[in-house]
Amino acid sequence: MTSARQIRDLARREFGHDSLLPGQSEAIGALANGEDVLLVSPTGAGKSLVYQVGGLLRGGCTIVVSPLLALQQDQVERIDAAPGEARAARLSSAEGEQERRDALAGAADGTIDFLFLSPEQLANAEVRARLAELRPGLVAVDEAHCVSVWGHDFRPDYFRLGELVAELGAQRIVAMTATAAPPVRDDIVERLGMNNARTVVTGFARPNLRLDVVRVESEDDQRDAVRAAVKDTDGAGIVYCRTRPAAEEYAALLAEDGRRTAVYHAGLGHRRRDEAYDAFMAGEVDTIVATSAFGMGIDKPDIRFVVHAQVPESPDTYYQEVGRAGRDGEPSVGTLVYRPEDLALGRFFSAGVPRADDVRSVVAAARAGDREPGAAAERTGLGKRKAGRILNLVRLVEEAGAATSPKRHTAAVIEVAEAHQRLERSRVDMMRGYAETDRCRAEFLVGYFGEQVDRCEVCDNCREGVAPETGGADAPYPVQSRVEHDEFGPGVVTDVEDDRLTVLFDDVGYRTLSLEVVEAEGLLATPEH
DNA sequence: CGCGAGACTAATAATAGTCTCGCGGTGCATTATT
Repeated sequence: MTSARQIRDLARREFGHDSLLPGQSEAIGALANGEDVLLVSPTGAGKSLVYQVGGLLRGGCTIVVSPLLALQQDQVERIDAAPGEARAARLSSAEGEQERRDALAGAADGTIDFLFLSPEQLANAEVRARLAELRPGLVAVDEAHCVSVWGHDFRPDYFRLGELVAELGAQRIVAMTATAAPPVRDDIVERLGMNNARTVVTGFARPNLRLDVVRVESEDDQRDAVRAAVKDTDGAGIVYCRTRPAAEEYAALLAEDGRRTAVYHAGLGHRRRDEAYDAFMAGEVDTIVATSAFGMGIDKPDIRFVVHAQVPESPDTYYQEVGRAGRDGEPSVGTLVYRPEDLALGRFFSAGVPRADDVRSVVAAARAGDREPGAAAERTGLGKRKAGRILNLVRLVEEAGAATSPKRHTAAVIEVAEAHQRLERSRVDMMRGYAETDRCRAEFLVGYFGEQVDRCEVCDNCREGVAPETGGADAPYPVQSRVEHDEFGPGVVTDVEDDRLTVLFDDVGYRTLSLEVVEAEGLLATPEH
């Protein structure tokens, strides 16, 4: 057993941390004692320390999988700058031939303790073989929600990260993320093949964050509402837009209003993006107008406001983006400017179900041995990306043992794609629920993640006195109570309104049910009944 | 799904209405040119 004291000493000596938060010591202790860990903890709460101390305790080189080259670089620099002896290196396409050789040699001879790379590097069989020889004591997956969110139609190597990691023969896995609702947590654990993972969740409540929703009908009102929301605030902030042109437009508009603004989206090229990021971090720019490209790894503590000019596609994304405000604990505002039509974009972005003909041909290709996107694309005449996505589903179905015949295989792939689309669309519905609820916004949002907080008393609904009291023990289905549905199985109530309630079902995700129908047909049972 | 651009339509002059089409987010790695 590793004692709490050993952990504390190592954290201080190697990384200069004088104290540990409860979640940190629990997670590190679990890793040291041979458990896999899923850590759900806000940015800035020291997730890195968990894999750092945990990795040193487990010994050997720790492999850290991280989605962005910039994040990897950042972590390498921090480890190298820490007071201890630990050293880190990055293995990516940005390193030259010699640097790559040095990094792998260093990892092998013990001079490199932490090696950072992307899932795409891990998809390279040669890299994988070299890493497996290291017998890594720990594999850490940072920003682990990507495992669940990406991979279906974007960065497909995220989809098979579990099998890639398995080939490394690592003794333990730690997955870390700031934001993961229960279905996402389950997905991460399953996709990464984690064993009896201990889940450590800390701090979903953000009491210093005031949540507001401004509902608008026309585009003109929408523009005015965004300008007003920004005008009312001091300090640094982010304005999130769903499209690049919208980001450009709002940046120009807010600049006219006298804000020092910068635009940030993936169409800009790395140089301009870096300039915008640096200016924002240095305080030369106080309002950054961005698409979802801006955010992961942003660790600016004094962001005072996050305005969403357009509603995002899920509460998962919304919580992540709005949560970038007020990391320093000072009062901050999150304003969602809500025009229902904008939800359509969320539905569009949710991955479509592939055509049966295409699935059939990819299934045939896979069964004939073409199991890589390039080969399958060539045989079927489909695009590499489309073929890759279907191949992922083909594998998934095989793992589930449903690939008994080509016909059954094809049908199962389509079923899986449809189920995934249903889940994504249920998230869009939940985002609508957040925007339209009368309940305390914080209560709703935190409830979505399966946690519970008291009414915030500062959001628009609480201020206006429309937020109903949370259903007490006398309510038929109080928030957070466990229920059992005839068709959907067991779940937890996450939201109750006058005429409907929302339940997070263990198997089928979020469902909003009509109270009237539920009562009339006796669909829901509570354990006491 | 919803929006805007541009083509088409109905009509015989210029323009208002209708229709179709394309577009919309995240980044790794790799490769061909400056």
